[in-house]
Amino acid sequence: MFFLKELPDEDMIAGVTADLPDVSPTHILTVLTRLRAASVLLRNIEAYLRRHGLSQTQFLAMMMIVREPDRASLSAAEIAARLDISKPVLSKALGSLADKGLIGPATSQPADRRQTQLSLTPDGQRRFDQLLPGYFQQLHAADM
Amino acid sequence: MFFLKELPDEDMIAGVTADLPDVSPTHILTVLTRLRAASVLLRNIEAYLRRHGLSQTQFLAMMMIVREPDRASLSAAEIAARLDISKPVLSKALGSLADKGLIGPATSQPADRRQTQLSLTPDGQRRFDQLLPGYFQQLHAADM
DNA sequence: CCCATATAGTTATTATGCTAACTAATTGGA
DNA sequence: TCCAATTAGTTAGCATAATAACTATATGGG
Repeated sequence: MFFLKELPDEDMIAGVTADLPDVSPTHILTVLTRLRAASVLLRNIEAYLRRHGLSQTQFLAMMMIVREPDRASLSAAEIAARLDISKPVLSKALGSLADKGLIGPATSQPADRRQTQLSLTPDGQRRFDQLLPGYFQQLHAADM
Repeated sequence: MFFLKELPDEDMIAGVTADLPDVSPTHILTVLTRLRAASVLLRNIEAYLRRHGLSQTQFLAMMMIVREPDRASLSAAEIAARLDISKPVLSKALGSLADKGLIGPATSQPADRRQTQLSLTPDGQRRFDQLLPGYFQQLHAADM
């Protein structure tokens, strides 16, 4: 997250980057502005999901299962490949979702006993469906 | 941070937001694209600073002191007002910087004994000056 | 003057991220 | 066939974020 409240002005950037000829202060300021807007949006999304008892990672993990076109379940490794987070973080997030009863093992399991196919429970699907419109509203209302 | 590797396509967004008439799929996709680019950039910046032994918050706290036009020191409360982080997080970040010898109490202290004016040590100023060009390079090279 | 209130900063607790190292199961090449 | 290497997932330990609650100091209205 990018916490800087007041961005530097172009003159300040120009002063600092005077010996970096290929760095354009105007471009830097654009990037900083978007970085700040993205961080504020992410905080809003996290707060929205938190109010409903989920972290963003938990929500996105559910989304990956829901989004899969021709299947109703995914393994942890498949979810990890679609998200960009480390294995232990995903492991904890999935454990949390299972504790809440929002995901569970799918009815049909693969032969490979290292992995478990995971699907949303009816409760999980309901919760996800409830949260999705608000999630898109947050994205829609973002100042970017 | 926003971890989704593959963004949904517009049709998928349109399907989900069909009953949200004011939400434009094109706009949502733009926001998601920028959110993802911002997250990748933030990870790169954090990795860059981490390689040099600082967190982003520690680096930005130093920047706030350096950036102050007419003074060489700030109190923790003044730094907190310029960054957008909670007091305990700032407290720990400043403690870390002091442990590393990069900041220290300023020579002149205010009468109010609750607060301490903090300034960069010569070592801290040198470290900051070394890191700043690379920091702007990261911003410059960002895909946004 | 003095106590209620506000402000500066720290400590305690919780959640989430990371890397490294671990166990268990599978696979593949000599 | 069998053991080395790979893959799935978890555990351990650390850093950083948050909120709530704490101590210490300062301020201001009666």
